[in-house]
Amino acid sequence: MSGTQGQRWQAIRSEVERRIQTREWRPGERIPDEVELAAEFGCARATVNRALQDLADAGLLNRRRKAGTRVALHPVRKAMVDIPVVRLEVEASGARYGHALLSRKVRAPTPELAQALSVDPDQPLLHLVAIHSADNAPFILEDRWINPAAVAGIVDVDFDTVSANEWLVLNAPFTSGTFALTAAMASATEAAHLDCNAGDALFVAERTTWIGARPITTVRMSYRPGYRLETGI
Amino acid sequence: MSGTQGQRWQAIRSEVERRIQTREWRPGERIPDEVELAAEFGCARATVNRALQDLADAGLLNRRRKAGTRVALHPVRKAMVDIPVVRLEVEASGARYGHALLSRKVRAPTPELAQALSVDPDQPLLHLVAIHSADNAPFILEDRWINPAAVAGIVDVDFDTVSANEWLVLNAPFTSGTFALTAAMASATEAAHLDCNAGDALFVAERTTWIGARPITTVRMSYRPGYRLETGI
DNA sequence: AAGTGGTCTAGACCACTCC
DNA sequence: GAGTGGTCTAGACCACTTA
Repeated sequence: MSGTQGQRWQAIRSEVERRIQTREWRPGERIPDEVELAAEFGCARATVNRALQDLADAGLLNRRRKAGTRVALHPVRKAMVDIPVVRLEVEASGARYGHALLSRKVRAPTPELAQALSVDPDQPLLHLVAIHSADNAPFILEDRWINPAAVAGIVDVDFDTVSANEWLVLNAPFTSGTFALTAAMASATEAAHLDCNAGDALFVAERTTWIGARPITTVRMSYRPGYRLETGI
Repeated sequence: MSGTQGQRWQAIRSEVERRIQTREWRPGERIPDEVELAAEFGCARATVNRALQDLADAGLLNRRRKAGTRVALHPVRKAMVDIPVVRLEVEASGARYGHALLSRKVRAPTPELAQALSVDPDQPLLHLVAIHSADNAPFILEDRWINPAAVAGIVDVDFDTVSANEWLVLNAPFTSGTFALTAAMASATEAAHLDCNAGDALFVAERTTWIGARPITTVRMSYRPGYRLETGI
């Protein structure tokens, strides 16, 4: 067996992956079923199952009961993007983290926002604007709306001490959410806070989280120009 | 038990997740070990193990032998970003896919590129520029360098018929790669091909793939203005 | 040294789906 | 109906880490 590493199921995974890479098993082709592979590798079926499930999760195999397991025709590679607390992301890069609350208001949401969050347009939300910095240089401008009805005690929190980002992670666990990445030209406001020019291309991450059917918060994080979100495949 | 769905281990996962969400088990707190939970839920330890491993993968639990399992202090949420073949991404949105090869040259790489790919600066690479379209509107401008030494038969492929994107996925499986997302202002060239203005903010994905220690290809995909990469959390 | 998670086994039953 | 993957069990041993 080739890439023999750690545990048995990983060795099997490596071997199957090798056969796919070398085109011994070609895209679209059906591979032996779990019982056969278990016999070949001299292990229990559950061990083979674990290896194949892992490859299916990675998008390299398609599995269906009765139909068997086939090499994916179009291996949809999946990149895992970690979404850590901003403070930890900055500190992991070796920089000193800082953050400042720029604005804090209780106000009614815009109609679009009310609809996106499925909240009553007349119900005021907490609107925060804050800047995160790395080694005193602007890093992220955070524009956040919070539904106070879904987060007990939120109106009494001192966001000068703790960032909303971090407080919410600890105190308002969510059950589901959406996440979007895009690019946008810096507005005059963003340019001022991020110390760049209006019109510069900013990397933007938008997130909305829910607990059950109740919206918690929606946030737009605008990164300083030049930011790159890197990951392995 | 609350979120009883499908299989037993998923029900256990839901129940544990609920206890975390309701702060019955607080961040940093140690939870009962697998044997205890198996007894409580009346199942085998392996079933509990599967549920807890899933939650650990999701970033909600931290597990260490002997130290036990604890609720994560900073739940690092992970977003899965699918990287499908462009054609499938377009077709999945209901649009008609098109693509055109704009340029194809064999040339020496720039010094930076040669270094990034760890190839000999004097060794010529295949340089392709292509446009992907959705319903005849420009969608992605692809700028790609391919190492012909790593991909047999590449110089004979007719990329007018098949996009390099798709051909490589089928014919040059990779073992590792890097993936980066960023934002950039459209150059004059990009603006011309993407039918936008120079300076517009473009969402850019860069990918470099390797087979073992040999570089295969590096590509920069510039999306039309306004593109959003969406995913669940 | 001992506790806890990680993995493996042999066997079983079930669920889905193709024929 | 029958083949194949999905899950579960009871038990075992191992590997890592803390005490």
